Amino acid sequence: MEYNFREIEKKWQQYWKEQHTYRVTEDADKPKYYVLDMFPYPSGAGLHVGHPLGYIASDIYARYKRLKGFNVLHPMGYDAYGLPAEQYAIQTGQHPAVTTEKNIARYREQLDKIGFCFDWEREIRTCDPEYYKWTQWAFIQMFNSYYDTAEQKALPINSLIEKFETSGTEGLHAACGETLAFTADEWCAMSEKEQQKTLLNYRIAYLGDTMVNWCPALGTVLANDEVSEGVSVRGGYPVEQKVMRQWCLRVSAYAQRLLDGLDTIDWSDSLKETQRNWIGRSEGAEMEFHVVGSDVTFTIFTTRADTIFGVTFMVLAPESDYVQQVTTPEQKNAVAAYLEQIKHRTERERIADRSVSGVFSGAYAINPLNGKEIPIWISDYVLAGYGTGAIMAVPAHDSRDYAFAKHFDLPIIPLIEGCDVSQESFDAKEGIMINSCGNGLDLNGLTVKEAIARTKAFIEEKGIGRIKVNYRLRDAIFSRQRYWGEPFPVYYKDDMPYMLDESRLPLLLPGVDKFLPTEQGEPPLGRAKNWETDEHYPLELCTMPGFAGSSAYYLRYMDPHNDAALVSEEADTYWRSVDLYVGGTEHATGHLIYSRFWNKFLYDLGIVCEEEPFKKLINQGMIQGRSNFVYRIKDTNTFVSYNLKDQYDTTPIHVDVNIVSNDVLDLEAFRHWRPEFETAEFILENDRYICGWAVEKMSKSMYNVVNPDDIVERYGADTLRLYEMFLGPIEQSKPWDTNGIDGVHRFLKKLWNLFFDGDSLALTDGKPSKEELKSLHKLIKKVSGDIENFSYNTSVSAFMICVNELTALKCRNRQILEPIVVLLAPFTPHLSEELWHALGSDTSVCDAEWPEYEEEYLKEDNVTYAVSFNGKTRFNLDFPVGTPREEIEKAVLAHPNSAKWIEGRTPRKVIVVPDKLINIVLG
RNA sequence: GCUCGAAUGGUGGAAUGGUAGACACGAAGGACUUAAAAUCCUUUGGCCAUUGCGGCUGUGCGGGUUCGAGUCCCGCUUCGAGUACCA
Repeated sequence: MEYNFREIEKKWQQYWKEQHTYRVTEDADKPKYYVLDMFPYPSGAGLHVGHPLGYIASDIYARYKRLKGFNVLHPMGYDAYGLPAEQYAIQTGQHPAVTTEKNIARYREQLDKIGFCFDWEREIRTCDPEYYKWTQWAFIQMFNSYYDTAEQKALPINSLIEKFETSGTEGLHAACGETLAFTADEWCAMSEKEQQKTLLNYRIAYLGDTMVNWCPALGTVLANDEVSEGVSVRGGYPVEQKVMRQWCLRVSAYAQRLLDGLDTIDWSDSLKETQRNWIGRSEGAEMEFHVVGSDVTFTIFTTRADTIFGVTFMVLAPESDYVQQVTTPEQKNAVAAYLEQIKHRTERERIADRSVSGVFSGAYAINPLNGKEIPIWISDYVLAGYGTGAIMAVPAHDSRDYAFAKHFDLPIIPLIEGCDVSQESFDAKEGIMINSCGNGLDLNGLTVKEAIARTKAFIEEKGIGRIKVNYRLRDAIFSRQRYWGEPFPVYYKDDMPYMLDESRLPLLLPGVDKFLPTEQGEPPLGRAKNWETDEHYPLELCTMPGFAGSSAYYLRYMDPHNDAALVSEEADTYWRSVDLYVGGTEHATGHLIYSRFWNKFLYDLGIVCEEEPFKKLINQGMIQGRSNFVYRIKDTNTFVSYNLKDQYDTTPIHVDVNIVSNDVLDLEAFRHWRPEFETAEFILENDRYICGWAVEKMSKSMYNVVNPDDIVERYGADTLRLYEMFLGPIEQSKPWDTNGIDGVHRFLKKLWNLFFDGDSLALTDGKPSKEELKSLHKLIKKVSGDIENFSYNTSVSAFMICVNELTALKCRNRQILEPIVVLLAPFTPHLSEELWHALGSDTSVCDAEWPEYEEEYLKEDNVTYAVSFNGKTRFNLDFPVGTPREEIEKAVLAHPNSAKWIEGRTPRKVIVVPDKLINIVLG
């Protein structure tokens, strides 16, 4: 009987479905394990072979844990809100819900073919009202909370209101937008509107006027992680900076906890590092500078307090509020002209053009330490969003200040002994201070480190500044001027936002006639009819961003059908958090920050019992495309084979990888591929046309997309699963190359042949031989260890070795082959299920028990030692197990082979590595 | 620029400081076959010797530690990822 994978896979997929094999329920008698994949956005293009890589890896682990006796939660769902469906809707008028539904069906069909052990009864979709009800609910909780910086946690906004009523802002510890000061009486005297406005300054979900990334082409704002190098990550459209009133989440309040939490979780160092950089903690000081001849004082942030005596000018960000306050009448026109010039630049232009620009404000500030008057400039190299939007410039020790000083011919004062600042600044934080004495502070002779500490202490003592920790992490902008997203549970009264009552959730996404902004430039929801509360208060027109629905989805899988809570306490305390999370690195600074923030917030509220949502995280590498090329001789329809192409003037042309095998082009298929190649002529080498190749992104335009369905059709899901794992370490990015798949498929056929002879099972029930037992137990040991380390590629090799050994031994023994079926079950579930039932079981192989290896079968009679001289191996020598060290030494030195290498020299030392090698050190 | 990671045959990749190149692909040769496919066997880092056993060399480059380094340390080179006027 042939290994008929098509029939086998169909049969068992059906069986699993009927038997609900993968249904999972809370079971207090079993230890739990939660394996999660980052859920996909169902794009119209469907899955390519790169997508399932992570799913296969997690599926193997989930199945392995189940065989080890764990109650495994392994769910799947869809991140269903997103731009592509909306843009498609704009073009075609088709409702995004319809396209999304269609794409999900296609994804499901593709996923089902690969044989995953997902519990589909727990499926969630972010666009499902039953699901987004809880996204809206979480938003309401954030609106109704503030962050207490003393207790380091979120607390109800009502307790803040009580505080304001009794003592105003006196002794307040709350994360806020701007530092406000008012008394209890002043608070009580405020109108409702004023009070609400004030509270927005403290709420965790707040409406604020902030500098946003505005993408005109998409007609929406974008979060920082959705912008890269000045263009939108989706679509690559230019982005500009603009102040807008937007919903924001006070993620920045959690910066320190997000940083500290990294030390408690098992993620890769590089990913943790990426998050640390994104959070960007920097310790420094804030200092006050008075403006000459006015009562304006402004604050700057610096990490180099020690360089205070080298300050020769100040710089303000063009968007800074201070600009209007300090600009003198004489400079007013020049400043206005500069601001105008800056305003029209997009982010991308700013990044591309790093030339020095700026304008003098006309005003001067006083250096608090030496009393010197220094000019205040305005330049876009200072960012409004970081620190205070104002800096003290120390051209001698900061390259940006240096470039500015050189350009505008400002003085440069070196502060470190022996540094040369004639050509460039000296940025390193090392050396001995000079030129740094005045107003009671003397830094001369100190190291930079000492000087920083001394200055910080001094300014704090004198009240001219304070120690301050700054974070690069910004609050998340949470509004999107789009249709296809969660509606905010928000209405407006007297221009102030209020939350809908929780009993009114979910607030359903309304229908609209078109998915475009209104003529007045309002978001698409402005087109919705009766988009208002029963009391006729208008509802919010923006929708939530993509990351809203994906921030807490792992919690919902624990209890997906709960109508009364996001997750019940029972389900949460049973499943706790995700034990293993598998997904791509592209979410390092987006989803994985937001999720951690969201979870910490819910933790503060007592909704969840774990502060970190994802204990262990594996980043699967990206599968890149491997493109093939043919080389057309210019102005002809003749194609020349790869190794001969240099003799001609050729143009490389992408060719569909599906008509190329091992880089050899199928000429007939090529002629039929596209009409213009019908008459193609070829210049061959060794009667073959060899294609060139390159690693590129997998995409339609490069003709390098490989569809998993095609692989499943041709080789079967089990071969696909095994091959994807065999390709290399799971965390490594690598090009998809179908070339090696035959080897894996051959292995499965060989395995099959161990069980069957002709049409019938051909197993023996006798006692296995020593060699057979050794082969099996070697395999159990290797595979168990490899799965725990996620070294699936070497596991696959171990299976191949074992099957080769058993084939050579003509092994037909049931006691040997049965455990192998179980060992393979995580990798090749269909084949294992088939064999498991063929062996006579009537339950699923998923309920089998993972075999344990026994050391006694791995023991040998003899140990082979490699004998080396001065570290260089020369020959092998066998000794019975347990031969004493002295005897080994003696025997080696006396061995005839040794004489040749010793050549009369005296052995100085003999090193014996147990069971491995003997090294003889010669004088 | 900064941070992190990587570099091993024709290719993908193995190697707790201990015989580098497991396993697989590809390639070459052979068996079976009218032929092809499938299957099986042999060889396969390089150089030299192959009527000898074998020898030399070899993990991006240069040093170091060690009896012994692909692996650890120092200094480079190249490539990749992230981030970027972050004061």
